[in-house]
This record gives sequence, structure tokens and C-alpha cells, in this order.
Amino acid sequence: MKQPTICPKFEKAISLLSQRWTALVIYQLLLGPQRFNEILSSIGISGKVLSDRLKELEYQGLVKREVIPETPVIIEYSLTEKGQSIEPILRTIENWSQLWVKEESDSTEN
Amino acid sequence: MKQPTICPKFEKAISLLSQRWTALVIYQLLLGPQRFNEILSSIGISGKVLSDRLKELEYQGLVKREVIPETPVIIEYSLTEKGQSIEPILRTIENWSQLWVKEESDSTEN
DNA sequence: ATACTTACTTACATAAAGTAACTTAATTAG
DNA sequence: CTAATTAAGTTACTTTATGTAAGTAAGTAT
Repeated sequence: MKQPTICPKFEKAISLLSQRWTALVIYQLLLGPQRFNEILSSIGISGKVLSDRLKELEYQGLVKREVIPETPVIIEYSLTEKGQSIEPILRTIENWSQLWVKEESDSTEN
Repeated sequence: MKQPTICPKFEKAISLLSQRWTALVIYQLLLGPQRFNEILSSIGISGKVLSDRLKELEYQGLVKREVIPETPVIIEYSLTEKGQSIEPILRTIENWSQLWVKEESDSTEN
């Protein structure tokens, strides 16, 4: 019964990053500020969930939502400093994936 | 319409790691080989999902399930080399969490 | 006036996760 | 010997998360 107990900060980080789509949304925003529909069509997420994720990420301070008063108005999402700070994590995953992930063969062989 | 298209290996890695509990199970196994109930009680996962995750991780080649024929039999889960190779990812997250995650205050203040 | 675009929201359907009880085999307690 | 306990799961059922598709409001284009 002497579990070392997992660090709550680490757990919080994990639960954020292991929500479906969160990492990909951030990854996409690393390419630069983007609008709702751009993110939507760049990854396979649904509008409903993207909307949820962006709100959550904004709430967590990783993403900034900016209303640009051109006509018509443009709504732009971008990473905050905290959001940018996720980059090394994603690069490490990217790296790992190149070394260890086999590409799915989508031929009919089974 | 010229989405650069996300690398399928990276996407596969993300979809593996962003499954709930997967990262924590691996993190726990970094401490050494463990039995089902040890993992179960070290993180807040349910038996059903742990069972699913271990099967998936075994299938993906990250975890090895070993039946040790003592009496009574012991079933031990451990990381393969591929499983171990996830460590840098988790360390990067750990690091990030120390720098950027605020501990939840669980006092009654709101 | 009609149709289209952007940035969403809503209602409903399906999939994933949580809960708790149950199983099987073996072990120990009384 | 019988009852209770442990390990490693599984099963049935509930709740939560995600997906799908249609709808909305404001503005633009034709």
C-alpha cells in the first residue's frame, strides 16, 4: 500500500494532453494562428468537439481567441506562450513516431 | 485546400498516447514490472479499462505479459524496448507540467 | 431576394469509460 | 472440511464523450 502517488501536476498535464484531439489542435496551431474552419478541415475533428476543445484550451490558457474587426469579422485562434511551450512535447512524440511507428499498410493484405 | 496533411506515423502515435490511461499505465510500468492489481491500485483506472489497455499495449508491442509459473501463478506486465522508448515523451511532459501546471487548489475557495 | 460563408450550437446516435457484481482457480483461516 | 480471501480478469448495466447532421445568425455575393 505504499504507492508513491503520481504527481498531481503531471496527472493534470496528462489528462489535458490525453483528451482526444487536444494534441492535434495544438500541433496544428504551431503552424501559426488559424481560423475555426481551417483547424476543422486540417484534422478530422468535428465542429462540436473543436468548439469544446478550443474553449477548454482557452480556459487553460494555452490558446487565445481573437476577434479581428475586419469586415466581415475574423476570429483567429493562436497559441499563447503556454501553448507554445507544448511544442517540445509534440516534437518528442513526432520523433518517437518516426523511429517506432509502423505505417499502417492499407492494402488488402491481412 | 493545400493542407500539408499530418504525418500518419505521428497521428498514430498521438492516437495511441491520447487514449485515456495509456500514458499513465506506461508511466507506472517505468517503475518496473508489475502485476495487474498493482497497476490497478496505483492509478485510478478501472479493471475493465486496464484490461483493455494492457491488451492493446501488448498488441502494439509496448508491453509484455508474462506468466510466471510459481504457485500460485503470477502474471507480470513489463515494458518492451518499444515501451521503454516512450520514456522521453513522458519525461518531457513531466518537465512541462512542473513549469506550467498550477496545482489545483482543493480548498473551498472558488 | 436567394444562395453562400463563417463560426458556431443543438438534437440525436454511437462509442468509450465507469461501476459493481461475478467467475475461476488457488490459499489461507478457523 | 468449510468459509473467506486473493489474483486476474469478465460481464452487464449506467454515464460520459464523441460523432453526425441539421440549424442559426450575421454578413457577402449575385
